Amino acid sequence: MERKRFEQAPCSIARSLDIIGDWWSPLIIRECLYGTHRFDGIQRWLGIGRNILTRRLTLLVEQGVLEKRRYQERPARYEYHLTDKGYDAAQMLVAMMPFGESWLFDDAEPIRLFDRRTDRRVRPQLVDADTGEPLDMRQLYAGPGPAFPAVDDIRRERFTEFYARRDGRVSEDP
Amino acid sequence: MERKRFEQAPCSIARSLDIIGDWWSPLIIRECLYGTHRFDGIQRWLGIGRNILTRRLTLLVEQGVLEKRRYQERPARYEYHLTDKGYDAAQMLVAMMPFGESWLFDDAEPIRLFDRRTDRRVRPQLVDADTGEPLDMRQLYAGPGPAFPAVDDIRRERFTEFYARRDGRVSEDP
DNA sequence: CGATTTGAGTTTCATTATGCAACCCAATAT
DNA sequence: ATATTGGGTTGCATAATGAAACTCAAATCG
Repeated sequence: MERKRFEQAPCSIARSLDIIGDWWSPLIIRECLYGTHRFDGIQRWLGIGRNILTRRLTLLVEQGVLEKRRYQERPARYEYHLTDKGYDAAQMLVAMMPFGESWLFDDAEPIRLFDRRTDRRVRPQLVDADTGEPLDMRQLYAGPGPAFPAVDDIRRERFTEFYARRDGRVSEDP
Repeated sequence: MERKRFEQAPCSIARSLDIIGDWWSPLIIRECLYGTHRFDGIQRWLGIGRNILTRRLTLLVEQGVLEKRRYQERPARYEYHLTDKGYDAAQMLVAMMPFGESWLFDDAEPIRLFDRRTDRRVRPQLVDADTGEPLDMRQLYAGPGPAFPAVDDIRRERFTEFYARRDGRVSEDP
């Protein structure tokens, strides 16, 4: 069956997964971020099947993450470049780097990021924008925001449940 | 064919995608983060097929992201909880929220995060750990780190190419 | 001048994975 | 006695994936 899409979900994570919720799209975005812009280059670096790459590129262009530029006429040749949206999407990828370095490599990073103009090392970190403190996931809870489905919506039930514990009981697990 | 895995890739992003590189795993992690810990709860909130959920839960437990706890004997009942690794993985999801809010909703967020003890709003943001400045993706470039395949490795070719422009020419695109 | 290479894809085909619905089983609640 | 809850399995049709081969136009090599 067709992959399930989340463009209607009241959740930024779910909707983002419509764009980067597979294993190739993020890597294609990575390639564009790192400087590979052409079909063959991306294909070789990633080892992705050419048919799959075609599909993904088309999708990413449709979603406004990549822009297809003709860099040569006769024969027509193209490059794929990140759009503004694409650069923002790339932030989600960069946010994966600390996790990978902590848990998926033995104590050393495979890639380092640098600043183009200062050449200083850049270390991505997720913080609270207001306090600047690193986020502690155990300390968070979620609540509905302005765009959460209205109370008188069909999803009222889910909405109210939202405040309760979600497994359908009033639990007090840590 | 079987989905391609990246556990050997010299890239934190690629390896992370072995864990969250599909549309369901991140959402399952989200549910555990938000407080749903049981099979049925997760299944209903996500609308995921029960067979798929079984597979994903098994995988996430194998990967050490979730821990399966028996919370009742006779009949045996289980809960899935985030491990330390799981909480770190959740950071990657939270990093998707700013993107979703900026690009996938019309000017209002569906979900807000709060701090458990202060109840103050928390806004995730990706910054440079050293300077505290928000990351500008256009300003970044990547280079090999300590765990990048050695120069005398088979992948030497790729390594040296790394410094050059990646489309196989010396380009000077913006 | 013919042959190969480059860039950007299509096409074909065998395997998997996904989504959906139905089914199972133990114990408890009605 | 029947229904519900919790946690799964099983079976099936359809889609997506990976691998490899094939196009096609222009440029380049020998």
